[in-house]
Amino acid sequence: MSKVKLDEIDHQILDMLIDNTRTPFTDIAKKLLISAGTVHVRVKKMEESGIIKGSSLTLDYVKLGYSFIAYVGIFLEKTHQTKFVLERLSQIPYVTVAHITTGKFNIFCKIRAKDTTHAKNIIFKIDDIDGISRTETMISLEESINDKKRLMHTIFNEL
Amino acid sequence: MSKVKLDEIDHQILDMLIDNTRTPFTDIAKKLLISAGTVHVRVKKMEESGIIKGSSLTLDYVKLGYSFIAYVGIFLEKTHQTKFVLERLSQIPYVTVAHITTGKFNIFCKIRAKDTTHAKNIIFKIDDIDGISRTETMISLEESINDKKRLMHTIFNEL
DNA sequence: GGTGAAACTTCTAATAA
DNA sequence: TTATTAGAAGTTTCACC
Repeated sequence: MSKVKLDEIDHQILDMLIDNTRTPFTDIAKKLLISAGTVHVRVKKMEESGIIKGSSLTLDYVKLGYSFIAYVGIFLEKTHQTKFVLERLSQIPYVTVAHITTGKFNIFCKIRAKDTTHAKNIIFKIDDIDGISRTETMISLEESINDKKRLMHTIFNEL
Repeated sequence: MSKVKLDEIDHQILDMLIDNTRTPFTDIAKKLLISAGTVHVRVKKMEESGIIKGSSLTLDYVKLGYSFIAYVGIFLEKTHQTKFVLERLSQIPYVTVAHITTGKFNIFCKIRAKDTTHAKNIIFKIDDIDGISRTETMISLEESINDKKRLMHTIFNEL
């Protein structure tokens, strides 16, 4: 769980792979003036140490028919029900993110749905979970920023 | 921007690549009993049509020293300031997501920070943006669910 | 649309430095 | 740790279904 030491080379490798996981190691090697074998070894190490947890495609959800996003704040009857409620939430695939939070809500989650009708069904399903006293929904009218890469590039240039 | 038609083969290709973007096309071909060339052509088409927007690594933020997550609800003085405020937010790399929302807040964003001190600085910077009257912060104590892949697998099995 | 094979590129592991 | 190298593996194109 602790922090892992990465040097400048590692950062630059990640910086290139962040934008395109299929960037050939030979290209990375050329740019960083090291051998492809070294890139390979370093990537493998970062995978083993858990820094690199995996890779994923960025898909266009709208084109897949899922254009609805909402955030749902959850109020629990008792906080000791948190674990149970989270387990139930994780059984709903349309709940893509959930956090235990301080502040207004006890749990805070994000849902992706096809449309308002679909979203309504999902929210009703959430409302039905035992231990939840009330929910508050914020509907996204527009996802204006969604950019983890910007943060990553910032982190990798912090050295 | 409209929906794109994908057949069962496309879905299965995406379903495999979602979990590992470096899954060899030869492996996918073997599993789906088609040729590697076909996989290649189909992936290329999905890239061209915009269904596949890109690929990215999933990194362990905690190991990178960024263990703090908070959601910040923003109240604007006037809604016509939305665009300006979003532009300012997008200049802060620690703001990784922002939505225009209905409900309690006008804008809703997510921040990633190193620690509470760092987060405080970011939130102060947000508070300072012209047009923002007030913000409300929810600190994540634990990110319990973060799983787009589950949704994707559900979508790809809907046919 | 798809295939299969050829040509080309990349990966990977072993060896050596 | 890193570089080199060579064989294995993967990608990509294209003539032909």
